[in-house]
Amino acid sequence: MGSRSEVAQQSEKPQRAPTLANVAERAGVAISTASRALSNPGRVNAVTRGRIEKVAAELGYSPNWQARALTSGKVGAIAVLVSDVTNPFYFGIIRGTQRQLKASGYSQLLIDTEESDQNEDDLLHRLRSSFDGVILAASRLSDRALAKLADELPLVAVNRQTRGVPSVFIDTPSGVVQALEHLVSLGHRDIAYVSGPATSWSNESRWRALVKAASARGATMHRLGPFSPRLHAGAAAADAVLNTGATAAIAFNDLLAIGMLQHLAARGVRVPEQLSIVGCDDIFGADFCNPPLTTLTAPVEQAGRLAVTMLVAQLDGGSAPGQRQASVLPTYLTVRSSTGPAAEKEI
Amino acid sequence: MGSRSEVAQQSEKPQRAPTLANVAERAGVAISTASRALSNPGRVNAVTRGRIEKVAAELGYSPNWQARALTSGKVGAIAVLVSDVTNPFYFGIIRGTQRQLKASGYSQLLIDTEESDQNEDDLLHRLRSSFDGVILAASRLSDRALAKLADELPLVAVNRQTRGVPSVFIDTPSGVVQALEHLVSLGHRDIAYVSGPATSWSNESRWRALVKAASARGATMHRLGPFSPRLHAGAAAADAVLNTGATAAIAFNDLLAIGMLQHLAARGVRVPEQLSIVGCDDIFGADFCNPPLTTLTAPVEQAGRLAVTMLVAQLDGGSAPGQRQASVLPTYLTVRSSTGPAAEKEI
DNA sequence: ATGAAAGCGCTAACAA
DNA sequence: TTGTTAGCGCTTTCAT
Repeated sequence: MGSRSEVAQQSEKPQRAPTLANVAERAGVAISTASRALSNPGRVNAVTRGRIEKVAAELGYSPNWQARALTSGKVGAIAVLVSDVTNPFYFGIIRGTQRQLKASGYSQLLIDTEESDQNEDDLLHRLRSSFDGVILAASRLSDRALAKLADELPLVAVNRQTRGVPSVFIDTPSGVVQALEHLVSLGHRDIAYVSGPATSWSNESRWRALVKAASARGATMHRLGPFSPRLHAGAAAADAVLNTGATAAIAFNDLLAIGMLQHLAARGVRVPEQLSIVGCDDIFGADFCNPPLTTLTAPVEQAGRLAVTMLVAQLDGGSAPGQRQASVLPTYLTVRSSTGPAAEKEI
Repeated sequence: MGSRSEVAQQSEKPQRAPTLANVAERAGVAISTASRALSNPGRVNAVTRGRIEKVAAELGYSPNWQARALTSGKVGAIAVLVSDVTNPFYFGIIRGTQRQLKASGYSQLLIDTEESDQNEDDLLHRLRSSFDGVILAASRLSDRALAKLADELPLVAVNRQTRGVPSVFIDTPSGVVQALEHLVSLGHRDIAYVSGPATSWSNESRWRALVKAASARGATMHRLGPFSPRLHAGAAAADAVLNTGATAAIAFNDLLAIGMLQHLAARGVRVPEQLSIVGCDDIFGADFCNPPLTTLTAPVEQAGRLAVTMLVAQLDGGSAPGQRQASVLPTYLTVRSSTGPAAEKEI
């Protein structure tokens, strides 16, 4: 055998991943043939194809997505934008999209906009080439900006209804009305609504639905907030509710509701005896908090899956303008133990 | 004015995103100069650069990541593999990595391996060209496969210690010993360990640590399971514990522990009076379940951030073999209300 | 059915 | 400091 250096030089193979060229060479065909065999079977002789596939497997070849994207224009990834990865509400969305995306052969690019519409727009433009389409979960964009965006790229908005923007909407406005009816039937007449972020589109639509429904049912609504939609904001919210003299409260989301529960327990206020609480979303934990929360069960995972389905259809269908659609997912009230008969009014 | 068709044809601009060539042309420089000005400032005349930047801004230019990746070899994305997006434990990891990744200028590719090592390996190879590095959260891979993988691509494993594989390890084995001591000091002598998945590396190391520590402290450990690390498995686990006659149980994770709490409440077993429960991870919800759970607080988000930091260093530093390192993050016991003095033994 | 060749948008030598 | 010129790995006409 030769000296060590000789051997080393001889066996110095390129450590890089095998390319289509490698496969083609080894199979004794042109690159284009290999390409066709692998990504357009049927357009190539069965025998040749078999050989190419065999070689590809041997070499452990797998196509370079970047290169493919450059020519085909499709990258095989979809961006999922959430305004705060920290919020358990998005867990459901992330799960739902993840699962369906995987089933559809796409990758998920998870992006956190940190509650800023500026960020949202920036990131989207900066990463534009990294995804084929976008799912906007609870966008902070203005209607105008959103509509414009939907015109520029394949997009589906979750929990947001804007003209001309394909969307999946979880019908919480109807849901809060159900909650209201539940409370009214328990004798509550003074009910507080604990608002979420001022920029939240859902927040507004829920409030509007509540006000309208309340007057028809002889109940009075008190609007409180806005509050940050987090656990820790529950303390302030609870105090605010107590201050209004309302006997029940409907919170923007479960996070706030659970936070309220914690604070009320600390203050010695009994739920539901002294105050009834209704949450919204039915997030993880709503069933095992203390007391278990009466809340609106939102089909978040389903919404995520549906959004992906719609987006993929849009991508495959070439985004025919007529295909724009809006799906509405129903919500239902899950009654647990945080609501009960109205407390006697103090005189 | 001309006819409509004339106008339409004239204004028929390419609807595609502006490219570097467009910028260069409009700024009156060569493409390479534009490239340098934008991604390698300092190597170009300040005035020229200013002009180029201005034009780029006007055109709303943003580089095509795919094309860039093709030449530079870096795609600007890091894959985060979790074995089950559904598990709240990973929320922390996802959050931590997401935040740090964003800070480091990378995108997060979220991948769910669905508890299958086969999937894990496949996906990694198939998507190899779509990321620069990988963070493996609770890999199901064998030590051998993992070590091999770490040799092929930049990688950091979370909660997994394997020779030669850079990792971030959350020291729950020491943690469960703390939990054990806490229980022993409360008078417990018969303690059950509720196992997680048989394939879980952490599960084994915790059990080993417990057995060793128990004998030194005059306590007896009962091993139960394996159980699926989910809420609903808590019912079976709780019954199993009750069956051993143990006065306390340490669960593989909070999900199991909380599931046990629910089932015990349903069965009328009081916690902690009749049975003490300790969880592991301190996931979202551990503080507001009923009763609030005594658990090992694991710095998951920090682990995620740290993993990213290590991976990015590895990528930037050219993956010098000597740079391999393993970080250990401490865990501490958070005592809440699910543990208390040992119940009197029935005779 | 297969091959040759022209890019996709960008970076990185190499020249000038 | 700036321009010219090769590619990166792949898909896709256009020939053959």
